[in-house]
Amino acid sequence: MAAKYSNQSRYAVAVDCIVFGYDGQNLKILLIKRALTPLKGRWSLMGGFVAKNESADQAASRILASLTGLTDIYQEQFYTFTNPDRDTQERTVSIAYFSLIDIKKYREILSDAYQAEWFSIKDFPNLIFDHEDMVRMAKKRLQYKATSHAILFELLPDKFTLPLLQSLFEDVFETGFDKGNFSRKMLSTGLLQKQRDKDKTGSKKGAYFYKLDRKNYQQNLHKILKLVPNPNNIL
Amino acid sequence: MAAKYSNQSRYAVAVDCIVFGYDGQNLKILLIKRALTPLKGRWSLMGGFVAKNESADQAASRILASLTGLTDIYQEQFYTFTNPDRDTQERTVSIAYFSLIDIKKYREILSDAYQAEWFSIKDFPNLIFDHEDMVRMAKKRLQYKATSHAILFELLPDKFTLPLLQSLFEDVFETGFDKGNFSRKMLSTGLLQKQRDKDKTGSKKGAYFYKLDRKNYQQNLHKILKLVPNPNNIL
DNA sequence: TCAAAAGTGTTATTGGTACACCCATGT
DNA sequence: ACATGGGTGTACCAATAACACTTTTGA
Repeated sequence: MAAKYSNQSRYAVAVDCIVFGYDGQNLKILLIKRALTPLKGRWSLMGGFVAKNESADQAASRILASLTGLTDIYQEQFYTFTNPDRDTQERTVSIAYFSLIDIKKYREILSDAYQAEWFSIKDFPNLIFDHEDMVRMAKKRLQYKATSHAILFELLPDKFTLPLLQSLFEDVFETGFDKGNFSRKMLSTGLLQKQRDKDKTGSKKGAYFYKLDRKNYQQNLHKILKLVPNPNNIL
Repeated sequence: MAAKYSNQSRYAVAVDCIVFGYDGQNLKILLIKRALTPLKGRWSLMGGFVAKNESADQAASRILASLTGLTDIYQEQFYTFTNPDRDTQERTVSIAYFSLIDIKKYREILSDAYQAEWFSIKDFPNLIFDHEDMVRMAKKRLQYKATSHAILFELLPDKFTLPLLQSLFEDVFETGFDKGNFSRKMLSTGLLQKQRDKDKTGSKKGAYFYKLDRKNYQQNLHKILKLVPNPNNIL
């Protein structure tokens, strides 16, 4: 390769992942105990450096896979943090991603190496560097995106009920929705396929399971819907 | 400062700016003739490296100011480009911003040093590296954001008419809008202050000037509006 | 039989769209 | 007087929100 740019600084380039999960009760994030100095042992986001031969997207996938064993996960770059002194060790630029995973697909197997743990988004330990800013911003982005795009399904198992979907929305937006309007709205997207069986754990009557119509879903992901009433009141 | 991270690569970190302007006819972008090797003399986006003591936001502002002489410009980080071979000279991560400026505020004075020129977004020369991808993505982001946020005003002079605002929207979204509905929609935002005087250049009757209610505007910038009919048909 | 949760129905209101119409004025 | 673009009025339709109602079934 030819000469390099002269008189320019070069910085470490990392990715950090905010991994969202949902357990049927609370929106959660996955945190690890940092393995690197400085601040070894402190809680932090899962992250790592971008290797020579990969893009940031690839690095984010690799890192997420090494933590959870999962591939093909919804992941989205949302902001790059560049404050000169954000990392106390040396100047590091961090490209932040958020991921949505079905918490039940998460295997404990690999996580032990990282001492990973799920925390409620409303109550998690202090994080290193600017990671708390990252979490705050990721949550805002998730809310913003989810008002108009059908992405929250990524947090649920293959089969889920409408009441479960609604509690997920309510937890993400920290508010309550009318169940009648909610179910009509969701069904009107045409993304849901009603199953024959019911989930009887939540009530005596039982709630029908639904599955995502995956094909339809992929085609409609970019579409702007209106999934949440009065977004300006709650965001 | 303590030790650095060992065994990690470090890359050049740059910002690139997509500068949008509107001249009353066409949505335009500002391009420069590259001053650096490699590819010196080829058309490119305005960009530069992030200096040791500044954030990417600061770098973007500095670079935009050095090109246009303008400060306090609407600017938004929208994506970070990290393909390993995107820069042929050496590995460089580029944090991309888009800016919206009133094209008439732009001074030619400083631009001469950069051989800057305005081009229609629909017809501009080939650009270096992945800069064409950047422009494409910036345009999409601009459209996406402008469907629900009142940011296009940043492209207009202090005083503007509703017909001018409408042509701007029509040019950004490459479609036509009903003038009655458009004007009602815009006025209903409460962001516009009607002036006493008219612009008589466009017609015999003349169209009233409006100004932005700046205070109201700053407060409402984050709000989700619906400024464009049937966004899914046009995006 | 009753409590609790799922699911359906009903209605008033809003807001969007299309399109017709009136207005002002320079030529 | 009339063509041209600016601006207003209106009627229909679809989407929304609020809330009442019915269904199912385990305890």
